[in-house]
Amino acid sequence: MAAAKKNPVGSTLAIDAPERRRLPPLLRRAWYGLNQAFRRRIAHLEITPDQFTVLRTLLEGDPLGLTQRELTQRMTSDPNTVASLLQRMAEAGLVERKVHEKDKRAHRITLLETGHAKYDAARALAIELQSEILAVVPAARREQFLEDLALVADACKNAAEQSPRKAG
Amino acid sequence: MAAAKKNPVGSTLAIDAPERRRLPPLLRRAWYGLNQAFRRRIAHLEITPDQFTVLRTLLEGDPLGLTQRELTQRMTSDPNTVASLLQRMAEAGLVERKVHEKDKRAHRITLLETGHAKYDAARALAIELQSEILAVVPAARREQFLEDLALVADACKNAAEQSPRKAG
DNA sequence: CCGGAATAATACCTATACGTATGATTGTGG
DNA sequence: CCACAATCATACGTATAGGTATTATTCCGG
Repeated sequence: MAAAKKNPVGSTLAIDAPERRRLPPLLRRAWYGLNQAFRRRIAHLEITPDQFTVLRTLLEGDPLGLTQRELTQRMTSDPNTVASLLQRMAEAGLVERKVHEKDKRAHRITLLETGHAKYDAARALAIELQSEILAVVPAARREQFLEDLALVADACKNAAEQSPRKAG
Repeated sequence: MAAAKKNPVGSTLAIDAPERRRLPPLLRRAWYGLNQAFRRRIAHLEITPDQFTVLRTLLEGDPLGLTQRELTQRMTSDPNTVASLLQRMAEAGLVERKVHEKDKRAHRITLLETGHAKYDAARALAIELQSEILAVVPAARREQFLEDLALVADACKNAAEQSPRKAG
């Protein structure tokens, strides 16, 4: 392996050699870049990318409103994070939290007018940004790329769920 | 567009229709999943994924040590984040911060023994995880996928840099 | 119908991400 | 050589990620 690192030509590079394309650094660059670009472009709406994700997920979910648990799963997020996210969004008048009629432990989260309006405004910017970025992948390969990215995303999620917090 | 949303068959879906594969949610799932899996797998080493990234970047950089600025750029991170990250890592004895000989404003960051050892241990787990995940993409398409992901990552980074914080 | 396991949120804590402001230097044109 | 713009890092504040523990309910087997 050490030899491979010193002699990239004509031998096998280590799977994590800097000369190679490595999944983790690429995902990091892509995600942080995308997030930062979007955050800056919607800053004037006074919502964050994560708050936009909440708004979108709510709109695409049950019209009666999702519970925090459901929201957490659909967003691939964490119960703690979602709780504090929703607290800020409720204070900002974007969403409403009501106790679930059938389960007093749970909350039903519904979208408010302000939230919907901000979503619409941010959505246009999101679409524009996504188009700009996907444009760098030749159209012929674009669908295949997204398909493979979906496979990778699922594999990552599975890996996380199968990596226990303590002993494993 | 609204009509398209209601009639997915035989008409054009909105670019952000839930039925479509959308870049932002996919990147979110992939990045958070990967990060969470890795964080859990290296928890026993008492380092975080971001700290691992610092260690890797230092090792792959100038043996004399990088400045925080250089580290920030190579990690696609932020000066503030890197400063606090390094403060914790210095306290933990993973890296050392010295004032730069030629520029008293800057710091040279170098790797310490403990840091190198933890890197080696974490690297093995990182390689294993990456292999597990990439295995879900058919081998024949794997290189092309990484190639395209690199294009997307660069586009995201560019988009971020070209999206000013205030007026633009 | 009751007691313990499972579940939905929350509280609390540490690590990041990153916007804004500031201090310390360096580099530069005049 | 000096006033000033640019640059490196830090201080401070808010938002998010997520581990652990706790509370309030619900569910389930006996």
